Amino acid sequence: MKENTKSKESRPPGRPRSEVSKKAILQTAYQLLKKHGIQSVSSHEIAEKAGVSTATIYRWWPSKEAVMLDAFFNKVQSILPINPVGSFIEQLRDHVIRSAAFLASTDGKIMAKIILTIYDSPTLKKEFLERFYLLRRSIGIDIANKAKTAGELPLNTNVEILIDVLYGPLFYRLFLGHEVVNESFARSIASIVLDHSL
Amino acid sequence: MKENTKSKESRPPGRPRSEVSKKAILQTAYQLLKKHGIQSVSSHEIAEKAGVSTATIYRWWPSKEAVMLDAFFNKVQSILPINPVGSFIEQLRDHVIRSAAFLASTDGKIMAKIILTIYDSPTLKKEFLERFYLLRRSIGIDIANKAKTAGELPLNTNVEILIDVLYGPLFYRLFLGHEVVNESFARSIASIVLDHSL
DNA sequence: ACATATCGAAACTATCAGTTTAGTTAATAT
DNA sequence: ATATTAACTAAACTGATAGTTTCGATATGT
Repeated sequence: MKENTKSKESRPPGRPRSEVSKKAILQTAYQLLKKHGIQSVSSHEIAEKAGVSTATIYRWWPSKEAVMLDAFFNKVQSILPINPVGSFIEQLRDHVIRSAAFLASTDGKIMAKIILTIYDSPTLKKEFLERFYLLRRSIGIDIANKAKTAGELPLNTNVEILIDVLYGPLFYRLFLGHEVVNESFARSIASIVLDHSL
Repeated sequence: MKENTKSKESRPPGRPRSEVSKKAILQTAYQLLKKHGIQSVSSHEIAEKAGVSTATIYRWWPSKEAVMLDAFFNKVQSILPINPVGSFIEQLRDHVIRSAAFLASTDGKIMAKIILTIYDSPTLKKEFLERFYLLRRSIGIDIANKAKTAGELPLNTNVEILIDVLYGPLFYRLFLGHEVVNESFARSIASIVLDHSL
């Protein structure tokens, strides 16, 4: 079972997968995703613009949506870290505000489309949560826990719920589109939740 | 089959629209929507099960998505009124809790699918907001304004934002699916926002 | 040289949104 | 009655596209 340790030297027989094609597919998919929606991008268009065959795409991904998800991960893997300035509460507030800027950006809108597209697919949803969302979420969870330990938040604070209340309204506006997601809104949320300013 | 004894007011010339077909289309669309997602329901399947021609569907609706939207409106038009018991704040809290139950229900999940499907269509999104969402939202806005006037909320409260903070986290969980939307969660949100219980 | 697995090109299948056509039916107006 | 108007059905049709298959070529390890 665990014999299959892959070293740099041992390589399975046969022609190896083309890294050039892989990168071309993911980058092309992302560019098209940025230009149109997911639905209006066809697999043949990706293949043509990436200079590969559709057979190659489906050799490595089970569906168009899976390609899109991977293309998104490939592009936006390491953004929105905590800025460790000020108290933990202030770091959390700052992170909420910068999250709003991300959601309002092109990448944020693409993320929204991804989330909506994979809504009905348990497999892709799980992959999105595990490979992207929960990693990001843990940044907020961590800093909230530190605030708790430091006495900046009550010890009985439910951190999971706190995070949902802080970030949820941002996503809410993003999906429903009834109002804009901007810094002012993010500041108001943080004030209501963290400063009890109702 | 003439069964309809409508008023003999002036009616435009020509064969009138079949109310029977209209209802059959909307009801069939809703049932299929409940069973599968929007994407996996075909217009031909709706036509067949409703006993009409696809031409009739497209005679009255511009797209499959528009049919789905109408089918949803047709089903869930008058739910979730305010229960006028207790203070205005308590009525608001109660409404948030009952909204969570709605979102967790089958109709709530269908609504989520509708929202995701129309995300990229400004026309359908506008229709959804105006014919459904903003009407519901105004229920919360109204009661929050009453609470404000009654001195249960500070006079400088931004009601729009308050509503987003109260209801946003519910939709957030619904769309992301990282946690369940239940009564306990709704109560926690209301406590944090309305009782400053952090 | 041989085995293996990838590659691109292109044809192919299947599905489906939406349209068109042609004939039929239900209403009003004269 | 008859003409007019518009909705109706059935069914064929168009165009797009997701995903598959076939085939010959190519890149590796043994």
